[in-house]
Amino acid sequence: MPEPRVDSLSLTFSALADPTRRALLVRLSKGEASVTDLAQPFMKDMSLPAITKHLKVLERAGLITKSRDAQWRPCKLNGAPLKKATNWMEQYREFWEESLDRLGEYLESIQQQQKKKKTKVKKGK
Amino acid sequence: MPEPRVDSLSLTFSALADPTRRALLVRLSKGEASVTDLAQPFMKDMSLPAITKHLKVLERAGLITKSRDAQWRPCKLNGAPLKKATNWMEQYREFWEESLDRLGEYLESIQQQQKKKKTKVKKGK
DNA sequence: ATTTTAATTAACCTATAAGTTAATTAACTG
DNA sequence: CAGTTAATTAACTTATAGGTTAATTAAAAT
Repeated sequence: MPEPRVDSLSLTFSALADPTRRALLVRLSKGEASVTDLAQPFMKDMSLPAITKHLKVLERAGLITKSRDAQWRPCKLNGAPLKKATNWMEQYREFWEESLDRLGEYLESIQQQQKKKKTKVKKGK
Repeated sequence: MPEPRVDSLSLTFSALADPTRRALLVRLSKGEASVTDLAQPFMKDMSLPAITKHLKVLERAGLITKSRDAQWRPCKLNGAPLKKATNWMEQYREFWEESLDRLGEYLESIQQQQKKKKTKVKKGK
């Protein structure tokens, strides 16, 4: 096998960086579907070959697999790459929780101020 | 504000879809750093303007913020968009856990077979 | 006032992403 | 076998991503 020219995380994230492809994955999370099934909600916006291409991107990223059933190509979601992507993000959990902490602290400080006002000022406004 | 032409999830995922940018985020998770600090490990591979551009992409995605300190632009990681991205992925958790289940089942079935062999075959080989 | 340091902007190049229409392949159906 | 359905491939267009070098801005240091 020739070394892939882009790493798998990059493949995963760039596959996810398109709303049509994310919608296709959402649809596939409800169950297997053929290409025309998948394309149906998008046919107002784009052609069938466009969907074929999007599915190829998802397939190359390992996010779906295609099988064959007569002239249909049933597609199936594969969660494994999403697990890897989530694992990568986990290393930043503290950073988004930290900001929630800051929000918490802020809210507390607000409450403190409110208390001070209530005790200091005899008659409100 | 003019409506952004791409949704924020797409911005986040496409910002993450580049190994240089992911490395910049990893570096920033260790603490704030200026542009040249951040660029230093990459100067063998690319120019400073290239890093400036990568930082712009991260900034547009809300993954970092830049402040000013004399002629330096200290950059700081912002986890919020990663939280949103992780939340989106959560809806697929069952799909990657399911595959682990399948692996579990497979391993069990292998063990079953091993047991059968051990009891059935009197002499190995 | 001049020079150095930090960073960005401008102008440009090349590859590729995302779409199109038209043609093709492959399997089923009458 | 002729026709239909499902999907892909081919050929092409346009926009953008990611890089370059050279020029520019802005603050600090000499």
